Amino acid sequence: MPELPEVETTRRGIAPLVEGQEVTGVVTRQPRLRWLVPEFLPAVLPGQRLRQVARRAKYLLLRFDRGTLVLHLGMSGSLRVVQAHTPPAAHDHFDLVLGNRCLRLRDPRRFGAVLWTEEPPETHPLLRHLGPEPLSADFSGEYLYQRSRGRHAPVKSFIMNNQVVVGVGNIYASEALFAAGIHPGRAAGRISLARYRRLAESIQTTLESAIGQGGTTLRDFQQVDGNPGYFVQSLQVYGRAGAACPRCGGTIRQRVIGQRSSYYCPGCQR
DNA sequence: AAATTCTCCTGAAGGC
DNA sequence: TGCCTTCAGGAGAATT
Repeated sequence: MPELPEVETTRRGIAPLVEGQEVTGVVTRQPRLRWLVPEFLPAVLPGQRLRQVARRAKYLLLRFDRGTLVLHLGMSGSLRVVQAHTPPAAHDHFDLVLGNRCLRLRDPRRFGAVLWTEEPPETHPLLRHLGPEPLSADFSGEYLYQRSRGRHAPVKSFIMNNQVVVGVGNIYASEALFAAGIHPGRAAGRISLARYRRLAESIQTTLESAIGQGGTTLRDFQQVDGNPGYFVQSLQVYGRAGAACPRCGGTIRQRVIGQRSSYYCPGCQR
């Protein structure tokens, strides 16, 4: 399931293959994704050159001469670059054809999105209220500490809130909290500055490490080259309920926090 | 304002 | 073997 490392892995995979190319066609086979894929794309995109593939949170921003195509992979989406005219497989919902190449979106569960904006994308309603990028200088322990004062929500829900910080999904929230030694159910407003400094550091190193390994493949994520992500081998607690904690040897627990499965070691997370 | 619940969808896993 | 049920999950929208 694509979280920030998977989206960044995808961005790095497709960018060199599609940047600078001119759109020659657009094909929508299934317009019913998270929102309807705009029907006017075949009228506006052909003839425009793809200038840059950027990322904000888990959104991919394909910048063209006269606007931006905003893509989201939902939780089962993947992008591949294939040769033009390659026959589509099941769940291949959308193609952006660039000469003899084709950027193809596959998304079995259809929680993804394809949108078009001619405004600066950071002003788009979907992006306007997003918190800082976790790998940017705007994100720090001080920031988390300040934003969390007075909050009673579990810290895991707090760091998964996109208005607080973007790109920390369910897997990496569990992993970062384990690395920082913080119990996922602890109230966000009752964690010290020192511990938030450690957590911010853990979030960054966890995400960077996952990006370096091509993301995490649990079910259907594939890198652009078709390979799985290898960070799954580095997971310390996620999906390991009942197994031994790699740090203290205690038993890893699973508990639902904020409607999400959470994994933690009750021995070393307080 | 903050927190919770509902919703979209399909594949995987478990039960019988 | 196969059918049926349950569940996961990103994140906006609706609700409390």
